Amino acid sequence: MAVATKRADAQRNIAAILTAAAECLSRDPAASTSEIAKAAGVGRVTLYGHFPSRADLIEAVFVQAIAIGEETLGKVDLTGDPREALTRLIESSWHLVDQWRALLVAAQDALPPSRVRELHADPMARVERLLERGRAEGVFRTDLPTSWLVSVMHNVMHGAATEIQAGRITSDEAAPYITATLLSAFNPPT
Amino acid sequence: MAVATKRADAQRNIAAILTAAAECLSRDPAASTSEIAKAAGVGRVTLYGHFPSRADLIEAVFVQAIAIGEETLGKVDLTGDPREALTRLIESSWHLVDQWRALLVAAQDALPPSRVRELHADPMARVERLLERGRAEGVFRTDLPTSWLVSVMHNVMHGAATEIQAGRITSDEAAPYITATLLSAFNPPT
DNA sequence: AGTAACTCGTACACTGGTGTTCGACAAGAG
DNA sequence: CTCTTGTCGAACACCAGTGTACGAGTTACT
Repeated sequence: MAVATKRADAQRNIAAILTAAAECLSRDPAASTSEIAKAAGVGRVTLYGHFPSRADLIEAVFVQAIAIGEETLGKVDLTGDPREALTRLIESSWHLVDQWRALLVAAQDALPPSRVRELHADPMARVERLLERGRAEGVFRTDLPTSWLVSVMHNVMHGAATEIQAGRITSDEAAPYITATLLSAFNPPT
Repeated sequence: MAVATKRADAQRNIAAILTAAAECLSRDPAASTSEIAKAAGVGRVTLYGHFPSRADLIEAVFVQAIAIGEETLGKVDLTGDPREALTRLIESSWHLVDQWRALLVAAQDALPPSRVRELHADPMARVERLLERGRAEGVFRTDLPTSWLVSVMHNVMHGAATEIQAGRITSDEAAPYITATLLSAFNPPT
């Protein structure tokens, strides 16, 4: 190894903390370090031994979550009819958004906005590319900026997560609802 | 007066606290009572004299904000073509959402969700009625539940507020963007 | 087996908020 | 004018979280 060959048990603990933090923060964005340490089966001091501060921990979790997401999203076939590609992308994205929603909140009030945006860049770009292609092919509307369309997609998904949490729709209904709404919203105006 | 004839200066102070709280909480949903009291030109103790707890204060501010909103919204003409009526409603709602956005956040983590929902009922109902009428007239889609459409409208507006805050769009652009997006999204599927 | 790396619990200092108490003082109502 | 109502600042108790220090004990590398 070129750098930082931590001891085996240390690596195990770091992993445990990371997954425990992901779980806790997904439940409650304001989860304390004590809570997380306990969930990881680890002393709070140990946690601070690996992550200098709460913010550092959250950042690490966030980075990991994005990486996991990118991996599944990378497998989605974005070729062919842009409308169908978007449907596939929503299918996959949707679960991720639902799952990591609270974590995003945690990141937003522990990290500087610029950093959050930075880490979001990759998944953002993927959506943008698809939308651009659809616009070029005349399938998606061009009377609104692409960045706005991305934001609409983002917000509709988050809204769906809220609706689920409030018990007004079920998890199964979400994806078709989102797809139907967005495909319609992205249609070129008549 | 039937009840509670407070002294004149007390009433003045209550009003000052209420408006100061509205201002502070709109800037920062986590504004402290000290901050609000100072902004109102009043001692912190005086504040607690009128509002037993932070939550009570926030509720009062929230109620007032809703009342003010309802007043302007009540003036909007919702008759005629549902699409045009929706456009008018968005024009008016939009500024309110943008203005009270942070306050809603404050209410959400100081009040029980049920209470928040309860206070939102009136403005919610107005939108619902319009959408229902549009559906009945075949202008808006009926393949998705009305409550979902309401939530989409809600979230697109909030998203627009975020975009403004991030400097990606201007306040002037927001209304037309929202309108264009929602009218398209609410179209019956072809 | 020896050593360095790691972990643990407890305890501590610090911060920043909430809500209360007290006693002196000011202002409005009758 | 008087008396009730309200206001003020400072102080206090309290809570919950963050981050640090210490010392003893344990675990993995070599």
